Amino acid sequence: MNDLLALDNQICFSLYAANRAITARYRPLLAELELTYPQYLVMLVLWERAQIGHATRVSDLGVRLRLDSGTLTPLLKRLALRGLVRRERSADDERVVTITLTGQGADLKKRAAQVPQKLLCGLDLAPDRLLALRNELNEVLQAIEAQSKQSSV
Amino acid sequence: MNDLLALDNQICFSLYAANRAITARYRPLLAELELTYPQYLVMLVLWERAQIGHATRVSDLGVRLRLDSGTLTPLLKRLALRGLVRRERSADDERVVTITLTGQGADLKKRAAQVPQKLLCGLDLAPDRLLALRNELNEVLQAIEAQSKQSSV
DNA sequence: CTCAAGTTAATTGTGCACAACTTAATTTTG
DNA sequence: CAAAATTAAGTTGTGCACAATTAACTTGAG
Repeated sequence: MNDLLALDNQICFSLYAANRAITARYRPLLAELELTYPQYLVMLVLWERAQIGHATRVSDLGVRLRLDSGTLTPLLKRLALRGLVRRERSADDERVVTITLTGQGADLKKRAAQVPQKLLCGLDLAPDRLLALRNELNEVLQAIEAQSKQSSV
Repeated sequence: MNDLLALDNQICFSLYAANRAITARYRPLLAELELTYPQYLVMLVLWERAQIGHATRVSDLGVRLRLDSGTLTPLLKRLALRGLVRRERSADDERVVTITLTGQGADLKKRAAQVPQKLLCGLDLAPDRLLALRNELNEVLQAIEAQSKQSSV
């Protein structure tokens, strides 16, 4: 027996399986908006930033969502094709591409507002436990990112 | 402000980001074994089952890892190509494909045994907190799967 | 026994993730 | 200022995930 191998399996597999299970739960709800889960996350960031009047660059989305341009560029092209966002090269720095919500993209927020309740409804989990879980996950994320930063110095 | 939308973002995004961060942490360790993370999970199941003398079918892996044949078939073909497993159609039921470890596949377990310690080393997180997190995640997974079962009846 | 219903993998197609590389623009520095 | 370094996004290729479909086989009701 190799307890560590088994324990490790459990922790990281739990994260992997829980993540996919939650995402699967989102899928039918987001399908009504014709969004995938990563597209939904991008829209959440854009809706958030539109409130405070920020222009959003591809790299801003990358920092917030921990995704690189290889993932974001094709995703944003699909959102643009659907008329939810505009992709424009910045005038002051031609390397930068700015992402802006279209009217249609901004409007979608109203329908998306229904998603969270629908997701939690029927799920037998107390809100405060989810909050505690979120805090734990964020601390794990921070610990990992701290380690990455350290090893890269 | 839409607190629920923001809160929901945080919880599910935390899961999504933490999962990818952990997987990224595994990547260089598993690269030494020339395994991806999902391939590593499959090997863990096979190593576990080999101990107790079980034949493993594709669908067994699917149940354990919550993955379907669309994911497993090409993954298993790659493992077979590397000589780590054998894929054989069962004689009694020609629909069934049995997965067996080769000698090389079984041997890889020795090297993989180093992975868990290496992953945790340098990570500033107490083992009991990870254990608590694992339990929380498993309960979330159970709650979601219970809901799915219910809605499909 | 027969055929409809169910089971098991495989296939096909879409959309992430991410590594490695490229291109172009900009900044730093000798 | 010009060469070198850096930065931002895009491109290419591999490997998951998963929906939808297909094919092969098994089983069970009539």
